[in-house]
Amino acid sequence: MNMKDIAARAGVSSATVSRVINGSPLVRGETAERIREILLETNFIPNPSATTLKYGRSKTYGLVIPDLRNPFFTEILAELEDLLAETDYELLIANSQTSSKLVKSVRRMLMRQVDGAIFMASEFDTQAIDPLFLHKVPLVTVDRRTVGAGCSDVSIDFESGYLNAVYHLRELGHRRLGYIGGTLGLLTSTTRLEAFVKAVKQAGMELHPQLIRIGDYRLRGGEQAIQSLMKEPSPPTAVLTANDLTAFGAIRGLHALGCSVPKDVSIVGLDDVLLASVLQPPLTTIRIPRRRMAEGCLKALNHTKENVEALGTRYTVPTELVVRESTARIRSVRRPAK
Amino acid sequence: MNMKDIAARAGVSSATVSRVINGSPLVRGETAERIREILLETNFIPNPSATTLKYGRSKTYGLVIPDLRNPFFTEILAELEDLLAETDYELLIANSQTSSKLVKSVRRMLMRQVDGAIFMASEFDTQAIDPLFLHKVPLVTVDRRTVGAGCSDVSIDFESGYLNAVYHLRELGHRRLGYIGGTLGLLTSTTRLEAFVKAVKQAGMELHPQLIRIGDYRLRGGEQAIQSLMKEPSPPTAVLTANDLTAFGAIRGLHALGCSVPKDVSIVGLDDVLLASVLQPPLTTIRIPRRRMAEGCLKALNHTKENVEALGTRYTVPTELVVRESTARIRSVRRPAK
DNA sequence: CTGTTAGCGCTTTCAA
DNA sequence: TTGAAAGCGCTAACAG
Repeated sequence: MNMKDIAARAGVSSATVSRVINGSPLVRGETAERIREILLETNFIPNPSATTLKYGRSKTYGLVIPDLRNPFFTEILAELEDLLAETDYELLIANSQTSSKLVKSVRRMLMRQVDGAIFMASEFDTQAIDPLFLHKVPLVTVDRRTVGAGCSDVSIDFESGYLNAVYHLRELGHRRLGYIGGTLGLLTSTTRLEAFVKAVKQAGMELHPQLIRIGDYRLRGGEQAIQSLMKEPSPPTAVLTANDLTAFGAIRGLHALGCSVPKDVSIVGLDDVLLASVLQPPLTTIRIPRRRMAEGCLKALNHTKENVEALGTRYTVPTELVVRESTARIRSVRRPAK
Repeated sequence: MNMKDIAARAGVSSATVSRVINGSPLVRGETAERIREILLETNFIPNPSATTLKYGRSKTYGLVIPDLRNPFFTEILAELEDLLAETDYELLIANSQTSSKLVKSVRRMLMRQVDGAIFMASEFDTQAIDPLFLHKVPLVTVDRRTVGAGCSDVSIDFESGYLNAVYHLRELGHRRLGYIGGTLGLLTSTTRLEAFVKAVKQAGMELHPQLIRIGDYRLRGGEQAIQSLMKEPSPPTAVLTANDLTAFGAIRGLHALGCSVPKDVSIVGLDDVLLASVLQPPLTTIRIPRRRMAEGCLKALNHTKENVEALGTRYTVPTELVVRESTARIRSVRRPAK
C-alpha cells in the first residue's frame, strides 16, 4: 500500500496525497478530507526510506554513548526516547567504548544519513568525528565546552555542585577531603577535577593532592582508588567522586576493608542515578538533571539543522546537591593528650 | 559520492561496483581489486536507503522494551548492540511503558521496514503486534512461551533458579518464605509466581499464600509489598522476588522499618543486574544470562528471516543462583518455655 | 565477466 | 487547486 494506491482510491494523484499527508495548504478542504478518511480507513503507513533516498533526510539522530551499562547514560537515552517518540524520529545508538567502535559508529551514522548526532563522550579524537563535519551533519557534544560551525555543546556546571558538596562536608566537620576522578585523557575528567579543586579553595579548605586518585567511571576504578586512599598515612574522612558508579565502587571497597559508610568515611557521588537512593546507605550525590540535558541536546540539534554553517549554541545545565545518608558528621577524633 | 561515481573512476559500470561491494564472484579478480582500491581511497559510504526502498530490507531490528530505566533491559540492549555492531544492523528502540506507546512503536517499526522485532514484554495484547504478523515481520518474544508462524520465543527457565534459591533458604533454616511478584496481567508474572510455588512444593516446604504480594517490577512496588508483608502476624523470614529492582525496593522498605537484611529478613532477587553486587548487602539473586538471551533472539530472527511462513523456534535460557550476602541463616527463634 | 536498464515510493517543480 | 514527471542510489534480471 503506497501513496499511489491511496490516490487511486481517492481519484486524485499521488502528489495530492503527499500534500495532504504533509499538511500542505494547497489542497481543497473537501479533497483533503476525503483523502484523510481513506488514509485512516486503510491504515496507511508511509515509507520514509523513499524520502531518505530522495532528500537525504532520515528523521534519525545518532547517539554516541561511552558506556551503555552505565545507568546514567541509559537514563538519558530513556529521556531522549521519550522526547522523540512523538515526532517519528528514531535514535541510532552507538556504544563507543573503544576508539575503533567509535570510528565504525560514525560510519554507520553516515550510512544511515542521520540528521544530527549527539556525542556523550568527549573522549573522541576530533579525527573520529571529522567525517561528520565534512558531511555537514549537525552535532551536539556533551561537556566538550567548545562550539563550532554546526557543532553545539551542552555543558554541565560541575562547579556549583561540587561547591555545595564541599560546603556540606565542611559543615559536617570534615577537613581532609579525598577525590576519585575519571579516566585520564577525557576533557570531562579534567573539568570535574578542576571543579573539585576550585570548590575546595573557594570553601577556604586545604587541598590535599596526595588524596586525589584516578578512577574509570566504573565500579572497579572506585574500588581500587579507595583502597589506595585508605592506605595513606592519614586517609581522607570524606571522598568526592567523578560519578555515581565510582562512588558505588568506593563504598564496596570500604566495606571490603571493614570500614563503614558514613561512620568512618563519607562518600559523595555525582549523577544521581536511579539506584543511588537505594544503596545502603542512600548516596549523597550531585544530581545532573537528565531531562534538561536531553532537551538541551535536541534543541541544539534543531537549531543547527536550520543552518549548518551557523555557529552552534552553548547550553549549560546546573547541578544540585542531594543530601542522603552516605555523608555524616566526622567522628570525634581522639586528640593526643597534652 | 555514489556507486556511479566510483564506477566512473574505475571505468566500469555501477553494476560491477555493486557486485564487488556485495562480494559477488562474477567479477574478474583484477577488476575487483581495482575497484576495491578506489573504494578505500575515496572512503566510499554506501547508501542503504536505496536498498531499503527497493527491497524493503532495512537491516534494522525493532526492540521493544517495557522499561528503559530498568538496568536489566538496558544490559540486554548493550549485549544486542555489541552483537549487531559488527553486522551493520541497527536497532530501533521502543520503550513501551503504556499500551498506546506500544501501538505507536509498532507503527514506527512498520514505517522503518524493520527486518524483525524483539518483544521483551509479554504484556502486549496480541492485537498490538498483529500488524507485524500481517506484514510478515519475523518476531521473537521473550517469555511468552508460545511460538507461531514467523514468531519465535526465548523463554527463561525460572524454575531451576527459584528451586535452587528455595533449597538455599531451606538450608539456612528458613521455613516461612514470602514472595513479591510482578505486575498482574503479564504472562511472565504468572510464570514466575508459578515457578516459585512449584519450587516451594518441590522442596517439601509449606506454601504460605498470605505471604505472597504483587509488585510492579520496580522499586516502589517492592517497597510497598515488603511493608505490607511485615505487618503480617507472622511475617516471612525470607522473601523471594520477581526481579532485582523489586528486591532493591524491598531492602529499602525493610531499612525504613528498621529491619536489617539479612539479619532480620533474607532477600533473593532475580536478574543479577550489574549493581546487584554493589548493594549493601550484596544481593543474593537468580542470574539470567543476558548474553545468551541476546544471542538466542538474534538466532531466532535469522532463522525466521529465511522463511517467514515456517514455525518459529523455541529457545530456553537457564538461570543460576548467585549467593551473596542478602541471605543468611535464620535467627534462632526464642521458643516458648515448656 | 560486464553493461543496460527498470523500478522501489516519495516530494517537488513546473505546467495547466 | 491539481497532475505529470523526474530523480534520489541501489540491485538484479537480462542481454551480450
